[in-house]
Amino acid sequence: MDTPAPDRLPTLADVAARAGVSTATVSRCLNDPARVQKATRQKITEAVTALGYSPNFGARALAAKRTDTIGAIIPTLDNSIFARGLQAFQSALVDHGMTLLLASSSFRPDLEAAQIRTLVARGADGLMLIGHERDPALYDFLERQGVPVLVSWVHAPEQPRASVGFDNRAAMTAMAHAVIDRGHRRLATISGYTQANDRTRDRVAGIRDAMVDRGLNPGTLQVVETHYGIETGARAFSQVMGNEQPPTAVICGNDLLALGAMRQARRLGLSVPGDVSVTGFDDMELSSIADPPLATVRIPHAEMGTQAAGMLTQMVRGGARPESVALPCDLCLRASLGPVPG
Amino acid sequence: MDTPAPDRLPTLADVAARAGVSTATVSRCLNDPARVQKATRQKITEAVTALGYSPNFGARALAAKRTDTIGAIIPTLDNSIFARGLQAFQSALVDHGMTLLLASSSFRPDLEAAQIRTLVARGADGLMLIGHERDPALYDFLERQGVPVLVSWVHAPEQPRASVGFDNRAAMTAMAHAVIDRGHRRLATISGYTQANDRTRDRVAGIRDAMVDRGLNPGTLQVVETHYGIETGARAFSQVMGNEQPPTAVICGNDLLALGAMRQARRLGLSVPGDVSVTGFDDMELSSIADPPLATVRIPHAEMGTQAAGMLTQMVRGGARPESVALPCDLCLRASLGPVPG
DNA sequence: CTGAAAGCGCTAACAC
DNA sequence: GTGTTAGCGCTTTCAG
Repeated sequence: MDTPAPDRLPTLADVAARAGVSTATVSRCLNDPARVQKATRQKITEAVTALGYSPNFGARALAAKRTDTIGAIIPTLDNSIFARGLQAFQSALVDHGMTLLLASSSFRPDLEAAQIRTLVARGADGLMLIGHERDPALYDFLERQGVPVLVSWVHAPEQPRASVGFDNRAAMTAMAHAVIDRGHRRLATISGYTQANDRTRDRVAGIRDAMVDRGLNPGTLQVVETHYGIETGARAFSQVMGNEQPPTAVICGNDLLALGAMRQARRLGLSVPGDVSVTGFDDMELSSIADPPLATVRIPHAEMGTQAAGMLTQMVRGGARPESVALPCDLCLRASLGPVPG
Repeated sequence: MDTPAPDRLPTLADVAARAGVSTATVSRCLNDPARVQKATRQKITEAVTALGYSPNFGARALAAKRTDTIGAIIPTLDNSIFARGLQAFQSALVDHGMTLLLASSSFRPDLEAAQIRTLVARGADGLMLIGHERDPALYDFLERQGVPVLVSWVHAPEQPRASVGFDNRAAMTAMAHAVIDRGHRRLATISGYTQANDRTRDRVAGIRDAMVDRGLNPGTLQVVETHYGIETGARAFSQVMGNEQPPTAVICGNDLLALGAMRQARRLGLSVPGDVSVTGFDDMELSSIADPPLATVRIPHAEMGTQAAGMLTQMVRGGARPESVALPCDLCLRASLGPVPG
């Protein structure tokens, strides 16, 4: 019945031969079943199953000039900061028939640049990147290669590229308002590094905005920059609390930093929020069960990932140039933020 | 100076023409620079830069019959359980010149099967999967396609496929020994679903092993299965504590479940470990700063990811069939595990 | 609705 | 060390 299996994978031609049609018809049937007659379709389906046919990716990509693959480069997967949005991004991509190529940059612009080139060389039809700030040569490269880019984690409609994200600055301003309105005047922030990072910079700027709004001198804001992490947050907390005029509230640029700060407060014998208030940014799953529960800003991870997948799919398929999308953040005011002591 | 840019991306032929060499030489130079003379190499490099050449992925894949891409399918990125190992896996892949294609299964075998086929259709040279248990037809498919598989998160040398992971059963036995040796006799476990999941099943079996070792009746182990999560862990905890003979120690199959259990204990007014001990499995970054710090089993995420990347690269490049690798787990005995009350 | 055939851009023999 | 060239397997006009 079967032709004795040759020592190679079945090709379109094998399927065509077995189904008694041309390769063109098989190709159509596989890519858009509606374009072939039902009877033909059945014969082809039978042949595909019988032969265990699976299309050759390289050949398809070469002929079709697309891979149905989207690349994403995120700073790290080591904590849940970017992983959650990525989960939504990936599953939405699957829903759109796309596959995810993933790379990480470890927050290093040079590595990110290399990854961008790698993903393009690996056939990514489009790219999802975090934040706008990078060497313009990279954007030129992507434009020449015809690879559309969507930026996430920021909302910056003034930028020439589409983005889907939230207003880091405004979100942090809202949190800082909440802090100041509880009587705090001496403020510190533990921020992620602000170099080559528009998100962290915007968050610090957002605190200063709030201080100005409330008649405080933004020059008095104590700023410590460090890597995102629990340990680093703990060390930074010790540092700011060791100052001559220690803050009564420490506004952290991220939940990990804030959780580290709270742990360190406990070690130093300081009560949160009795002696010092601490706030975060992100609303990680565990922040609400911290002790005390962490006041933070909820980032719309899932929504951001889902929308990014949809927009990017549209961009690579339809050549669309969608408008930037702004997503709302929620203020989660929990017990780690209290009134100023005394 | 330049030929007026045609309305298409430069190809190998363009580079060859500009450099005054053949396409074969350019190809060699790009893939193995040592195989062309230095002078030739320089001319080619210059042409590549001037033209802004970037290789066409489909053509390369078609001709070379490989993509230098590895696929991975993990249950979810929504929490850090699998994300941390993936980070190590991805960066080690990059070090080996490979790129990561990522999919997720949401713990659903049917979705995982679909993803396996998708990743193969998208050109994955090899696949990293979590756990051994899946439809044998999938393994047949992969074998026919010549796509090697490496299984992670388990150590099961009796299986026909290579794996890199740890002995879930033995690791859990070690933890259960520690629990029993603190006087606990009434034990409960909150486990992930054990259907189609060799890891969760092994962990429960490990507890029973320990009970037998210490002369307890393994039939008395109270078992609740649920999804991994804080909320689900909390609910499961309420459930086991509502039994006639509530346990004095709740051994959780995962840190998220354990953190949820501890939160629920607080809500129920139970002291941990005063009234009931709780243990986890994973050692998430936040488990050590929980209150009380969570006793747990440390999984070698990074080592597992790094080794998996190396082994898979070897498998797809050299056709090697490496030995399974067993990695050690560490017992982290922290304050959430205390002596039996009374 | 289906078939014939021309490439897509690169790699890897093989020859020099 | 370098050039020539024959495919790789699929998609896509263009005819019929």
